[in-house]
Amino acid sequence: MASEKRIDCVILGLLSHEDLTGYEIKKRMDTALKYFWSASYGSIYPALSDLVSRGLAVKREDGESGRHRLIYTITDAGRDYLRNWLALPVLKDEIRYETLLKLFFGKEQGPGQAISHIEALEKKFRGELPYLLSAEKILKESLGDDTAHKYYLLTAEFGIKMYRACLEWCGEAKQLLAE
Amino acid sequence: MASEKRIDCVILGLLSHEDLTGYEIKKRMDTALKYFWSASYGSIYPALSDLVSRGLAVKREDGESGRHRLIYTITDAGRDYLRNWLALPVLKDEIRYETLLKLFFGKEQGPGQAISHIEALEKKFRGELPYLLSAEKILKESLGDDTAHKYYLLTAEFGIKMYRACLEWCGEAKQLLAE
DNA sequence: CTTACCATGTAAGGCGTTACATGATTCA
DNA sequence: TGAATCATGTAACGCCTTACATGGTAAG
Repeated sequence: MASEKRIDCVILGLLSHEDLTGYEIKKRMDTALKYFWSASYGSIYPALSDLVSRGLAVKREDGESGRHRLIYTITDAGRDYLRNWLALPVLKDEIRYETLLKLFFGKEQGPGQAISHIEALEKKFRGELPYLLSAEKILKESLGDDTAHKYYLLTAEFGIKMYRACLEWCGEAKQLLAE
Repeated sequence: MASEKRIDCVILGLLSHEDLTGYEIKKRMDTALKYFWSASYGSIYPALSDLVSRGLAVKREDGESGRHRLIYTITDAGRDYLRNWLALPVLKDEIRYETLLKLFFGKEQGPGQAISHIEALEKKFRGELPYLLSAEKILKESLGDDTAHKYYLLTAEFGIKMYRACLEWCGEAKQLLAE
């Protein structure tokens, strides 16, 4: 069994919940999924065409809005494909933290530079945490509305835990470097 | 200024501390850097040849051991290149957690499957944490020996914080799913 | 009326992995 | 003597990003 392309699975996963355009799929990635996944238009649009040609999704034009929109819907075959992938064990969880890399080699440039890299990370996380907290609040309040919300909440809480741990580490790391 | 290839920078970073063979570089990646970076032989060996051809490293054959070993040393130009990269702001910290992706779409398959993905993650992290803790202990004891140890310790502590936060989340997530 | 956002797509190329290919040495 | 580990490398290919190219619509 060929290992399923993840971009296909992400898109099918999003479509399994609601019909979407390519543009909307990208927006979901940049908001709900951004804490653990990302993708660009250059991979989304070709993947969508491919899914249609393989019968895993269908495309229709939006008749209602004034805009030119191509709305994609998952098919039964697509749902089967998604379920099959979900059942497979996870192949890899990847982390590539350039910040940590620069820190690891920090001796070459000294503590000042290391601290400024840490502060950039800290700033980014501090800025993003409020969004996650508000998502958490909304999801908790609407847990009963949709079975899916429980799963969304889980991932939001993962992000919150990670961000908080990271912010804590930033503080301690700066202190160690200042010594 | 062309954005420096990260594989080149990682290798130069490792060589900035000590001379190494390609094989040893891979080992460093799989132990000290594994918590935030990875690379395969298929990228390491070609990158090493490239660094030599650009004058950023030099290669010599090992005369002492019985084995066929090619030992690489960073040049002054290589050190300049590395320092320049270290001074640049971080371009991207990436996370691609397939586990979280499968969890996000968990509604499609129900809580049993979600829990088994979480347990796989939990098992992996629980197995790796002791190594990090022992690295932390060793680095703390030898902080005075080498300026670099402080920076290594920082990254080890990052890993510990992240793993602990993640393990905590695993427990809570399983509980929420069991409800 | 202009800025921001909505909306779709392609081409080129970078980056990296997997699988393959080979062989020596160490240790139990 | 067989398994594990040391050790170097290539070829094919997959996946994805960046940059480009184009144009419509909503809102102030």
